[in-house]
This record gives sequence, C-alpha cells and structure tokens, in this order.
Amino acid sequence: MASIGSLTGIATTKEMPTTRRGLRTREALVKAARVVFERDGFLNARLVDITAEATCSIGTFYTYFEGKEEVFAAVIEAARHDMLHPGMPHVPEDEGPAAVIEASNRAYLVAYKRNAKLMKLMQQVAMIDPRFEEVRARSARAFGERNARRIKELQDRGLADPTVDPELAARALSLMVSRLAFECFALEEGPRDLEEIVAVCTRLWVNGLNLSA
Amino acid sequence: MASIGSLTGIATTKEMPTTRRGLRTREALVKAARVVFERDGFLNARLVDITAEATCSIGTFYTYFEGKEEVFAAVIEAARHDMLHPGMPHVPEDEGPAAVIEASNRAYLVAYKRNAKLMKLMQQVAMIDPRFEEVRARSARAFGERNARRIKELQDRGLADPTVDPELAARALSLMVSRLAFECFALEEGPRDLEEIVAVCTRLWVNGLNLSA
Amino acid sequence: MASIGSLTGIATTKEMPTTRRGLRTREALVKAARVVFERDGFLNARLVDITAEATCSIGTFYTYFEGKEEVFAAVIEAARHDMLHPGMPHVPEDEGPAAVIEASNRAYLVAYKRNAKLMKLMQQVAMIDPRFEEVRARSARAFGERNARRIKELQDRGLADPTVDPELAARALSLMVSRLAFECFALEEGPRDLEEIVAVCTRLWVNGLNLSA
Amino acid sequence: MASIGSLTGIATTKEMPTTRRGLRTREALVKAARVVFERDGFLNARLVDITAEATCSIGTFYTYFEGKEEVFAAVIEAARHDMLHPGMPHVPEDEGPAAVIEASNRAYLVAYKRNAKLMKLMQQVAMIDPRFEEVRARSARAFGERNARRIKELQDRGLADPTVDPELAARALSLMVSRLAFECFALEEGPRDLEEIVAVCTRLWVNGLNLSA
DNA sequence: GATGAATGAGGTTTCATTCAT
DNA sequence: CATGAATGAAACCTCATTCAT
Repeated sequence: MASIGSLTGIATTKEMPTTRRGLRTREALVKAARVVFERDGFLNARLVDITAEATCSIGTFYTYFEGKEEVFAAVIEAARHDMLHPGMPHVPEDEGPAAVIEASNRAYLVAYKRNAKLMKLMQQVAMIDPRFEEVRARSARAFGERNARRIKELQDRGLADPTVDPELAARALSLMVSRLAFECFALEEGPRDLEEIVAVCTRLWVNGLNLSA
Repeated sequence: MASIGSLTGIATTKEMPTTRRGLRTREALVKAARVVFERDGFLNARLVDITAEATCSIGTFYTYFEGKEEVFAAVIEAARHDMLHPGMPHVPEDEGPAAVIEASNRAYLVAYKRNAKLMKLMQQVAMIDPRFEEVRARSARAFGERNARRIKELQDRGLADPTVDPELAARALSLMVSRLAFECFALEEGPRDLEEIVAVCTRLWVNGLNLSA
Repeated sequence: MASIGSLTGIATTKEMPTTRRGLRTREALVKAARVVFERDGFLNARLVDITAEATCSIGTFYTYFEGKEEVFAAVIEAARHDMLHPGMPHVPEDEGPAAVIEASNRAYLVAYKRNAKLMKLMQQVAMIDPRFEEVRARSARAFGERNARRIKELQDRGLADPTVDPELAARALSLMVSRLAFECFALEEGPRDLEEIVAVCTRLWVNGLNLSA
Repeated sequence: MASIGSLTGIATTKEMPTTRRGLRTREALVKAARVVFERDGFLNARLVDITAEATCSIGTFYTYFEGKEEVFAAVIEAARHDMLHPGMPHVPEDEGPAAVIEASNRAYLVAYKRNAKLMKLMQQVAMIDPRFEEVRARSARAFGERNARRIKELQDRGLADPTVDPELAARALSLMVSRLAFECFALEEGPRDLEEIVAVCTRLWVNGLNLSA
C-alpha cells in the first residue's frame, strides 16, 4: 500500500514501520492525534498532548512523523476510506435521475455528518497550509468532475436543462451541498436533521437542472 | 461614532484617537495591517511587519489596538461599507424576479471579487478565532434571511415552488453563490469571468425555485 | 563604522542598536559571550549562560544576535583591533632586517599571548564552521602576504637567499610562528617564556632566509 | 593484541570480537565511520549514518563501541600504521644530513597527503575533545623529540648552528612542516604540489640550522 | 503621542543510548 | 550476535506585550 505522503501529496521522509510493534505505535499516534486535533483544533494541539494521549514519548512521535503537519496528513489519510467511498452501495439507477441524485447526496451527507469534526478541522488546516488546501481542492475537484459528467450525460439524454454549463453548474451545486453540510454539521449552525437537508439539496439539484422536464 | 468593537463584536478598550495626528496614524496602521495580512496571512503576519509597513513603532501600535485580533477587526470594519452596501443602486424591480436575483448576485459577486483577498483572510481567521466565525456567521445569516424573505414573498405570490423550505433553500442558494465566489475569486480556482458565474448562479436560483412558472 | 558582519563576512540581519541603552546591552552581551566561550568552549557554551552572565533575558540576546555564531563573530570582531594592529610602534628599520623581523615576531607573539584563549577558541570554531575557517584563513593570508612582500624585497636587495620561493617560504615561516604561539600559549604545551620563543623564531627566520649574508 | 583503547588512550570496555562474523562487522563499522566522518565531519556525523553506511543496526554499533568517540579512536587507530611508519625505508644516511631531512620531510608529507581528510578530522576532534588533543600532542611530541635528537647530534658533530635550542627549534620546524601540510593538503589552501613543499621545507630546515656550514 | 529595548513562557526538535525481542 | 523501537534531556528560538524614556 502506498505511503500516506504519496496520497495526500504531503512530503514525508519517515518510512512506515516494519515491525508489528512499530505499526501499533504509529497507529496509536494517529488515533491520538485525531482525538487531540478534534478537541483542540490544529493550532492549539501540542505534540505533548498527542503523545500523552498515545501514552508514548515525544521522541517516539518523531520516529514516525516529521511534525504536526505530517500526523495531520496521516489522520486525514486514515479517514479517506470513509469519506471517499461514501457508501453509495446500491444506487437505484432505474428509479430515475432524481433518485440517483438523492441517493448520492444522502451518502455524501451521511459520511460528512459522521466525520463532521474532522471536516471542520480539514477546513481549518486548508486555510492555514496551502498543501492541505491543495488536498482539499483535489478532493472537491474529483467530486465536482464526477457530477459534471453526470449532468452532461443527462443533458445529452435530453433530461436536463441544456443551457447550463455542466462544469460550472456541477461545481456550484456540489459546493452548495458540501458547504451546507459544513455549516450544519461542522459548525452546527442551522438544522441538523439529515433528511431535511437531503430534501432541499435534492430539490434544488433537480429543479436547478430542470430534471422534471 | 461607535467603536469598531461594537460592530464586529470584538471587545476593545482602546478609544478612537481625538487628534488629527492620532487619526492619521491609526489609519496608516489599519491600511498597513490589510497589506500585511493579505500578503502573509493572519497567522504569519507579525506586529513588527505591520508597524514597519506603517512606518511607526510597535509601541504606537499598542496605543490604538489591543493586539492582532483588534487590528484585524478594524481592517474588516473598514471594508464593511464596500461589502455591506454592495451597490444594488437601481434594482429593476419591474423587470421581474429573475432580473432582481441576477442584479443581486452580480452586485454580491462584484463586491466579492474586489475584496477577494480580504474575504479569503476573513475565512482563514473565522476558522481560527470563534469571535470572527461569529462575525462571519452573522453576516451570512443576514444575507440568508434577506433572501429567505424574498423567496417567501415569491412563494406567496405564487411565483416560486411552494414545496421548498424558504429558509433552508435561501441558505443553500446563498452558500452556493458565496462559496463559488470564494473558490473562483479568493482561491483563484476555476473561471474568473464574472458574468459566467453570474449566469450560472442566476439560472440555478431561477430554476431551483421554479421561477419560470 | 561598518557592521561586524561586513568585516568578518558572517551574514547578519540584525542591525546595530541606535540608542545608548541598546549599545550598552549589546556590549554587555559580547563581553559576557567572550567570558563564557573562553570558559566553556564554543560548543558547550549555552545561550542561557551568556545571557545570565550579561544579566539579561534570552529574548534580549535575540534582539542583537541571530544565534551563537553571530555573537562569536562579534566577539572576534571586538578583539580584532588588538590582534590586527599588534603594536609594532617603533620598528627599528635602520637596525637591519633581523631587528625588523624580531620586532615583528615579538609584536605578534605578545598580542597572541594576551589573547591566547580567544585564539584557541577561534581555532576550535574554525574547525567546526567553514565561515570562520574562511575568516581565519583570510587573516593568515594577509599576514603571509605581508611577509612574502618583505622577503621579496630582501631578495631584491641581495640580502636574502634568492633560491627560496618568497610566497611559500613566507607562508611556512608565518605558520611556524603562529603555530608555535598556538601550542605554547593557547594549549600551554611547552615553554611559555616569550623571549625564548621570539629568539628561536627570529633565528630560524634569519637563518632560513640566509639574512646573515 | 592490545585493545585500541590502550594505544590511543581512549578508555574502552568493549572487547574485540572473537568470532569471524563479529570481526567483519566491526571492521565494516570502522570503515563506514571513516567514510561518514570524512564526509560530514565529526560533529555532524550521526551514529545512524554510520550504521546505515555499514548496513547494520544501531544496536550492533553498541555491541562494538561505547559511542562516537570510541569509533573515532578506532578509525584513527586503523590509520596509525600508515601514518606512524611513513615509509622512510632506505634513508640515504651517507648522502649527508640534508638528504636525510629531505627524505624525512617527503615521507611525512606523502603520508599526510594520503590521509589528508583524516588529518583534518583529527585536528577538528582534537579541538573538541581533550582526550584526542592529548593523542595528537603525543604524536607531535614524538615527532618533535626525534627531530630534536637529530639536531642535537648534528650540533655535537659541529654540523649545525650551536646557538639554537635543539628542542624548541625541532618543535618549531616540525610544526612548520605539519602545519603547511595541513593547510595545503587538508584545507586545500595553497599549492598542492608535493615536491614544491618538500623543497621549501627542506631549504628552511637546512638554512635554519645552518647545515651548509 | 511616539519610541523600541526588554521580557520569558512555551513550543519544537534532535539524537545518543537502552533493552526487550 | 543482531535488531530497531522507545526514550527524554537539553537546547533552541519566537514574538506578543510591557514600560521607561
């Protein structure tokens, strides 16, 4: 499996531990880091707190990570699976495009809600460190491009408003969903009821693209 | 005139200077602070850099501000006029709701583009300091509420899809616009052509609310 | 007067203090640094010890110096006058070249003995930090070149062995004197009687160049 | 065979390995240490670098050495043969004292040039660690004493200037040669042509002691 | 009002050394 | 004999803030 560095693009010189013991320690540090980061924020989190949480010494920390940024990268990396493959297990393709959009939005929002604190953290760090902004942007781009392709396809099939630019519309609607998720779940401003948010998002997607036509 | 503190909600003990010289110095510091913040970001900006830019001493800084947060509040405050009254001079009320929305979006996006760096900065600080997050949230809420009232009105007049929740839809659509503005103008990701963005936003608003009906 | 940096070639960003108080503090730090360096050596000297000796805080140290290397440069710089102009007040030019050489050697050795600890320190640091090696080399080169010119002149006047290469001979004899000074005064190995050393050095110079001719 | 410790005077508790495998590992470490020391200097050399170069683990290092100083002692020890017996195979005793001095100087300088990097390293460490300064001093003393005996002999036979103190003159001239070697070969300042240096050194010895008489 | 020297808490980072496997 | 994860003391350095001039 590729090292964390290669996936998030955050440079790393430290290699993955080879022994079972090393792996266990590294894992404990990543877990502890997530706890401390979510509790104190990236800036307030101190290495001592992380190592205390992982019940190891500062020196051990530096055996596995170059510094705060690198553990953070590892934390993000560890949460990728959960966020990247947001379920979408059995998309009801035959129930029409609206159903697909709804399922997709729900999957995204469910995953977002589950990792709300981490997403907030990611936003914070992205605003501080350009390398993480790049990670965030890449992730968002991937999401946007997938949606752009979908919209294009619907337009080609005559099911969606052909006057909207697929790329930009996908971007705008994706941002709408992700930002609403951010405010509702990460900032805890506004309704926290998932279904309510799914409903609005889906309606605005469907209406926005004129899918009813 | 009310102190900055009262407007942004950031506590201040420092009074506004009474002499002309004092006012000039304070102004120079706010201007310098904006330059340095926009150039280095909030975290990297050091008070020495700001006073150097303003060609005055550190001591002088503390004559007017309590610290970094307070100058930042002053910088934001100084930019409020430009952002709060985003033109909207002659809204063509009689050309129909779509025209109003378009004008409103354009006004917002024009102002955003003009203050892009500051908006990015505001985002950064909001993620760091809860007091500024509150400022940001209040601002967004005001924008959202205004839009919610409009939507409700359109629904009442039978011009908009009555099935969408006006508050949440307003919030979602407002976030869509502001976030797209942020990415395009502040992060400089994606198209920087204003009209293109105005067009998409307006179309998605109009379609989304089924205003064509 | 030129800053330390420009003379020793050690880069400095810190400017010289402008106020009297600042000058006094900086001076105290340089003096304290010399004491601590001579007592503990460059490597063992800690910044805390220096600031303690100067009765000021660590922060104050960093107001004037970038780090250990920079104070050391300042210490060396402060001692330059004493070493560079090693007296040589009334060189008895008319008593013949041997007398000139003796006076020159004596002046050098007297200055060396007076600054023996610092010279030892300089040797240590030169072996550790290439920038100081460069300073040392430049100093030695200047000394050697002056002697080379003298030898050449004596050769031209038919007073010195014409078969020796003036540059290399000057270098060799200069090194002989400086190294003997180093071992006797800095390392305190061998005789510490100045006149004895002056006598041997002078005789080896005079014989070596065949000045008796 | 006596342990390294007894020769360099550096205390050691580690015994020499008894097995063939152990000897091979130890040898690899000494070789690797020389490479790393010559490349990075004593201070910058880290034990990890040495063990990496020797392709073994840190733990293994401690099987054979107490620490950095001890491997360094072993490195020096391994190079002793080359430096201590600097050839001088068939000194042409009957060609006169000048020829002996020339042969002796050449032998020394050839050996020095071959081990220039190590000699530089030795100088560095001697300035840092008094135990190695002692090793260096002992070595220099031996060289000086041998030369002092020679000079005395020449004086007794009426072949050398009787007015120079044999001990101090020998010391001075020996330092001249060794220091010139250091600067030319270790620091690479000045001519690197061996014969040129041999010529000057020999002439200054011969002239300096008035051997022509 | 303006100045800038002085402060020092508090974080980060390194690497020789140990020791259980 | 070989391994390499774990340790933690010890030093560095920053910069917001104070205050005497």
